[in-house]
This record gives sequence, C-alpha cells and structure tokens, in this order.
Amino acid sequence: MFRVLLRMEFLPTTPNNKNLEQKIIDLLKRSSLSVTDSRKKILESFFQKNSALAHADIELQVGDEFDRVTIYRTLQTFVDKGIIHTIPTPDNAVLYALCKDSCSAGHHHDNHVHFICDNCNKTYCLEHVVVPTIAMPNNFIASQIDMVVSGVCDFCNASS
Amino acid sequence: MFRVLLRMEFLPTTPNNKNLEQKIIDLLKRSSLSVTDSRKKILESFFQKNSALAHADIELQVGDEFDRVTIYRTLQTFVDKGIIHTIPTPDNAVLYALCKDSCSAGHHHDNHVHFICDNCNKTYCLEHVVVPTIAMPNNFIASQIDMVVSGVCDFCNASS
DNA sequence: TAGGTTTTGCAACTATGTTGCAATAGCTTA
DNA sequence: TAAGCTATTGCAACATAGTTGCAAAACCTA
Ligand SMILES: [Zn+2]
Ligand SMILES: [Zn+2]
Ligand SMILES: [Zn+2]
Ligand SMILES: [Zn+2]
Repeated sequence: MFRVLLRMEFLPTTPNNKNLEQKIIDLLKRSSLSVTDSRKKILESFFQKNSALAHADIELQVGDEFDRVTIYRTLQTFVDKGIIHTIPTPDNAVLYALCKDSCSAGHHHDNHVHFICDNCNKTYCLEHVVVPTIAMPNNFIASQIDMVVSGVCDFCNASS
Repeated sequence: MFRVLLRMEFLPTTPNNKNLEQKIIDLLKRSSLSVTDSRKKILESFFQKNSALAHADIELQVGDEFDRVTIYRTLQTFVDKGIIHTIPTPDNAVLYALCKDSCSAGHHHDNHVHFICDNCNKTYCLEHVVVPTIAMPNNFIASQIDMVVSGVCDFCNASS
C-alpha cells in the first residue's frame, strides 16, 4: 500500500518535472524571454494545474518566494508574448490560462469558449468549442467575441 | 439663436422629466423599494444615458450628492430586485444596464448579447440579439451563457 | 404627526493593481 | 569564466475598487 502510493506520487513526477522544466525553458526562450526563477515557477503552476488561474491563486502558490508585483508583471509579460490569455468572468475576476501554439507576441487566437463550474469553481478552456459568429445589427461591426459559459463541469457531474 | 437653444434644451425636457420621474417612482414601488433621492437620481442616469454605466460613471454624475457607499448599495439593490443587470467586460470593469420587464427579484432573464465599442467605449445591450445555445462537451452542463462582443458601434461607424 | 423601519453617510478597513527606483540576476562576448 | 550591459525583481509608496459597522437621517404607515 505504501509502496503503491510512493510509486504514484514520486516515481513518475521526477522524470516529468525534468521534461516539464525543459519544456518551460524552451517556451521562454522561444518567446525571447530570459529564463528566471519566477517565470519558471509561475509557468509550472499553469502546466500543473491545467485550469485557469487567478493572480490570487498564483500568489498563494508562490507568494512566499516572489513579490506580488513580480507576479503581476510576469503575468502581463506572458499575455504580451502570447503564452497565456485572459478570461473575462461574470463575477469580474481576471483569470489566465495557457495559450495553444497558434498564439504569438501581440497576436492571440484564443477563440474558444470558456467554462466556469459553479460547483468546484474551476475554469476550463473548451479548446474544441469554437465561439460561434453571430449576426450583428446594422452598422455594428464585431472584431472580438467572448463567450463564457457557467454550469457544472464533467468532473462534478460524474461525482454526484 | 439663443431662443432656439432654449427651446431644444428646456422645453421638451420639462414634460419628459415629469413623465420620467413618475415612471421611476412607479418602478421603485413595483419593486417594493422605498422612494429615495439617491435611487431616483441613479435610475434617472440609466434612463437618460441609455447605455451601460459603471460605478465610476455614476459617481461622476451624482457623487457630489451621494456617498460612494450609497451608490454601491443602491446598484446592488437594483440588481437584486431585477431592475438592472451586470455586464462582464473583457477589461474587467463591472457595468450595469437596465433590465427589460421580464426580470424580477432574484430572477434575471437578460439573455442578450452585449456590445462594447472600442472607439467610443460605450456598452450596449443588443436586446434583439439572443445568445446562441452551443453544444457542450460530454457531461458539461451549461446553465448560463455570457456573450460580449467588441468592435465599432453604429454611431461611430456612421461618423467616420 | 408619531412610530417603527429602512436607508444613508461616515470612518475605517481590505483587496487589487500600478509606478519609480535601486539592487539583483541573467545574458553576451571577449 | 569573468566583466559589463541589460532585463528583471523587490520594496515602498501610491491609487483605485469595494466592504463593513454603526449612528444619524429619511421614508413609510397609520
Ligand atoms: Zn493566446
Ligand atoms: Zn482559454
Ligand atoms: Zn435582468
Ligand atoms: Zn444587457
């Protein structure tokens, strides 16, 4: 029992972390950013959590190690470089999530729907659900559409 | 010249204001709210501007007369009573706009698309553009959908 | 108009986000 | 690999947004 637990928690994470760190370093270099501890740690949070994060979430995770201001600036830098995108939410908290490869500095293409679970409060990028185009009234010209869906996510539905 | 200006600004607004004030009083009573100066003035702003307002906009208009806190509480009360609804925006400012008659205390039905003009920065309720339903991934259940479109509004398009 | 009830203003507080600047860390090249 | 340049970070101070408790004032009912 104890060995099983060890195997599940430790053995796989050691090589994964190596891979992940290299992946993160590559991503930073590809984005012409210098590789610093705070950037690595913050990116690591995104890759590990695999859901959208608020500034406050990140501060909880790495706030002892890095200053609030550094986190703000790092997130802004990542947005500028096309590494993460922002998600507007109905209750007006800014969330951030990793972009797919198609985004680059100054040019985001995150035209997917976002989903917020009312139960577990996690926010997901529904990468495969594209925001539909809609007919605008006369002389209104749409350049960007944000669609945020709230409800109950698959995990919460399964466990109830 | 001077008389024309007077006619345009004063004559029509006097009867309109009377009508408007009565309309506002009726709305407050219908919502089981006592009729106070701040509530009247704040509602008046919404009816006159005819576009979404932020707390800051309202504070600019009536901030000399009423306290910041009163404005916050009044807006919250109006939302609770189904008089105004909130609009989530990509840049994370809370906006408020008048509801149609179908909303009531605790039950909003504002399933229309919102439009934010990048040029004049006004936000509109596109009452006639209903938010489309979309197919959710397996086991995700949608209960609410927010759709916010940015671009250039009809007025800004006409004047360029 | 008097009474109880609701609303308001004030003060203090928390949370969130920004800016300037000096110290530090990262990168480049010799 | 070490020096020097540049980019990043931490700190302090500030700015804005929003919340809470409580006493005073306004509102509604009878
Ligand atoms: Zn992106
Ligand atoms: Zn996303
Ligand atoms: Zn409503
Ligand atoms: Zn609306």
